[in-house]
Amino acid sequence: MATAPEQDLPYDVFSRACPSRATLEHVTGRWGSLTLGALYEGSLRFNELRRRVDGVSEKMLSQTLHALERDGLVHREAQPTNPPRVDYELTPLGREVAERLLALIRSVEGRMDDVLAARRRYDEARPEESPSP
Amino acid sequence: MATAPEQDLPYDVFSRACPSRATLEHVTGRWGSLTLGALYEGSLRFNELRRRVDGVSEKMLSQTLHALERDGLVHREAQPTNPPRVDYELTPLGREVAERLLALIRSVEGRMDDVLAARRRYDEARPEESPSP
DNA sequence: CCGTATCCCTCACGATACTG
DNA sequence: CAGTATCGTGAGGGATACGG
Repeated sequence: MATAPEQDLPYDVFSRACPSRATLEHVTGRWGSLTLGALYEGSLRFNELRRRVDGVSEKMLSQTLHALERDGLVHREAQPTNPPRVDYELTPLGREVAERLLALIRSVEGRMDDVLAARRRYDEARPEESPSP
Repeated sequence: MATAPEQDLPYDVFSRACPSRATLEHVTGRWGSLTLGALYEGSLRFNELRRRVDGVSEKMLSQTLHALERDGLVHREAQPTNPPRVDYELTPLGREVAERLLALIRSVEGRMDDVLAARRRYDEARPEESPSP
């Protein structure tokens, strides 16, 4: 089980300099992951998205969407109507990534009982390391 | 394609208060994701891990490992030898999660050319909004 | 309705030093 | 080797106000 000789993939997220690390951070980031997850169900408007992703600020949502659009994961469709209407939806690339992401999210959600149990065990074993001098 | 009526899962990462959101952040966080990814190949010692996850500081690695251990994703095996030897490895739960995570990482790595192309297109379309007064 | 601009503050993080 | 302790910084992110 020594480190397998790593196929020489052109992009390696483990190295600090690789651009894939930045994209991975957009995708897995606090708001990026939830945004992609929300859009997987279908296209949404700005404020719909904002309501769906509980807790996100306008600023962060805007910023997140820009990053995802720039990376080619999200498509922005603005209609020049009045009042303005803008829809966001996943690109095919975005769908592909979001699919993996959703699998991860569901996996975590589905095993939360185990996680919570593990936490309780961990915390009990270390009631506190209170320095008692 | 309206929002499907959401099976009433007990844990919903989209709501701010759900504990699953915290765990998702441990898993997808900058260092959490890389740490889980590295451990997927096999158990590693602290400094091996540190070298594998390019750029992580001692402090952040330590902190990350604690969070993952507490969530029951990583097991810490300390041997009371001298010099001390501590191995970290994924728990079965950790393996399950890391598997999904790795699928995501590989997906991103494998599509980086498309991402980079999208970025170039995006940046060209907006050379810069330099205010030129 | 759909954002961008500004202010401001927290806390995540890195650097450094030290212990078992 | 395997960490903990302490401190300083700046980027991340919330609140608010304003523009198209």
